[in-house]
Amino acid sequence: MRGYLRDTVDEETGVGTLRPWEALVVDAVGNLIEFWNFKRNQGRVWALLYLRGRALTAAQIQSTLGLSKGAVSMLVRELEQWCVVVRVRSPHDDAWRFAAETELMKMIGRVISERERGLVQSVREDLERAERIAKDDDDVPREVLDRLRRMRTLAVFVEKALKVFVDTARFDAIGVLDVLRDKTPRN
Amino acid sequence: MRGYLRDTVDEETGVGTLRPWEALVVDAVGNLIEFWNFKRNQGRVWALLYLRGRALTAAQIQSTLGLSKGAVSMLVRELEQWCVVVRVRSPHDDAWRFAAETELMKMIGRVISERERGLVQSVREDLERAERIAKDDDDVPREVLDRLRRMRTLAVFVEKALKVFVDTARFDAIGVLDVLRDKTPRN
DNA sequence: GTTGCGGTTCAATCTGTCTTGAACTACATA
DNA sequence: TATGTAGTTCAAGACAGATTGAACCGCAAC
Repeated sequence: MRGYLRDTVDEETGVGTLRPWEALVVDAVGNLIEFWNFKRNQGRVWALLYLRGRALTAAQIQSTLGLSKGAVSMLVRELEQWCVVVRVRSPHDDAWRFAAETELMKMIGRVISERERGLVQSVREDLERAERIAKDDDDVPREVLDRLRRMRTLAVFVEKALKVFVDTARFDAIGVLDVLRDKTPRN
Repeated sequence: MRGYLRDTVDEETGVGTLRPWEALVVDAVGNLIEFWNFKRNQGRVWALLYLRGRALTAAQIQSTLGLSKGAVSMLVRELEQWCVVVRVRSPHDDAWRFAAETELMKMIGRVISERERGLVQSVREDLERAERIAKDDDDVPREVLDRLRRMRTLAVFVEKALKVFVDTARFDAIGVLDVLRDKTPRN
């Protein structure tokens, strides 16, 4: 909720500024991403970079979003690890610049495949282990085993669904998703 | 992480107990649900009730999972609000008992439709608003408007996808999901 | 070497959330 | 009315995680 009201002059290489509509986007993404268990400010940084469409320096990000030096350093590093932001440095530039990954679907696909799937998978494994132990236990009623099986089935189901999604996103198989790619501003 | 090591005698109406394999399930669900932005203990309570397959009293839940009186009261109330647990009281019983909703898909469908969709929807709305404002602004470059449009398209897309999922879950349209319903322990 | 700048690190701090436990309500029963 | 049990509430405390800010490193220019 920091840089919400900022909307001052934008002199290149100077103090960053955020227009109201930009703030709207940046915070919308921040909220969404926060629910998805990332840091709100990670979402805000990515959204800013994506909106601007060019690489910004850490200092620009810092002043535009009203973050601290340390915070920006951490946030961009984390975003880099998710391959959601890349760090670039042109020859005669004396500062790193950060740019947003623009292929939305691939980006989401990657995150899901690396994070969500791991989680679902480990839950599925725990359920399977529990099921095995319970089966060896004589006094576990049939219906309980049934419920265990149902939970496991669900986990497997979700795991498969995520895989389908990830693959779809990766190959951009469906034409519909095309609108989401850069370089194809049809309409 | 409380009742992890407990595994003592289970004398009806007495102090609750949790077998190792039960703890495994309860915690797996707890972890999953925590990532889904619910409280870990909400997941644990639901999992316990689902596993046991019968209605338990607050006191039983409390001692089995090692929670406080107040916590159980809050947790079950919240779970009730999500229609994930129901509160029942038989004629001559002097305590409420809590039972888990057993239709996994419908349960998840309901949660998604009430929570996730609302979130995605409000993000979509913010993006639309930003887009409108930006369009009225002369010096917003074409590509920026394009990126805004792409984000909005994605939000719309996700919103639709969730709707499909929710409807599918609600009507149990696909036969595959049948395995997940109660009363149909095929295989 | 030293000054300046970009960037990182990390202990301390802050923040927001969950949990606790004691006080309280409601409603039995004696 | 007094006593007991089930359940709720909520202020206080505990906790986890995010954020800060100052010290620090590396490097280039002087």
